[in-house]
Amino acid sequence: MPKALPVLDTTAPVCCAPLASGVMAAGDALAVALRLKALADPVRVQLMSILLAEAATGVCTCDLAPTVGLSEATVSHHMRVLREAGLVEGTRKGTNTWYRPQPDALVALVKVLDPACC
Amino acid sequence: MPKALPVLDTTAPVCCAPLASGVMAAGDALAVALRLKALADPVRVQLMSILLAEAATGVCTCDLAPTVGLSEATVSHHMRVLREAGLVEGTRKGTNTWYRPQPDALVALVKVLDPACC
DNA sequence: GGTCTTCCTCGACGTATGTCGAAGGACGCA
DNA sequence: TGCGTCCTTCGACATACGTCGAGGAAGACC
Repeated sequence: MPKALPVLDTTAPVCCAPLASGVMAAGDALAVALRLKALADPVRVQLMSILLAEAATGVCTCDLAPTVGLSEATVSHHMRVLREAGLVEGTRKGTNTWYRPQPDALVALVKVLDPACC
Repeated sequence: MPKALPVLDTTAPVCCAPLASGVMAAGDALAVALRLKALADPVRVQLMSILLAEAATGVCTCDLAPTVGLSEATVSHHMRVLREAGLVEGTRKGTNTWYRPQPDALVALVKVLDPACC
């Protein structure tokens, strides 16, 4: 980790040649790794699955915190990580914040990783 | 991170219902997150792309270290992480260790993530 | 046997990350 | 205007992670 601090726009879906199509440039590898890092936590994996399951209605923080058994502050932190990775979108409605998944970003990430398809 | 230390067999391809098929159990989420964590580093992403590009011949550590610009000790550490995640396989041949990618593990991971396919 | 190469492991270091409680908005409602 | 709810941000703490140099194993080669 003692490496240059990456200042990248991670909200857009990752976009570069697939992993298996040749040796990846360091910059592209960083972009992919930043998205993966956003998902590389059991809590965030679970949060994503909840959001995908409830994609139609959206979910608010107050529902998420009890479900994963963590404080609201911690859930808020995780949601921010997912939001900054472009994997979810949060909109404030009244006092509540409603989160929705962004499947496009997930699909883009999958496409880069998949050695078989594409 | 101050959470129970997971002692799981991560060498086998991840295997559970896809992310989008419903709320994921904490255990499954942990299994997925452990595999993702193995890939959630720019160096390891690059290493995987190198291995996939040279899958036919295999690559030894002495080639990898200069390519990514890190010490052999560090590369060895990263390869161990990838090996423990089941993403690569290393076999010793004489003084050299030859690494090969395990695309099956990658495909299994992709299948869990992909909200579209499956 | 002695030496060289290749690789892994160990110990140490600085940084990043996950977690919480407490404090600070932003909004709805009376 | 004041109060309550929901959410985020802040500060602090413990742990995990990435990196390296140094020190070994396991073979190849003389």
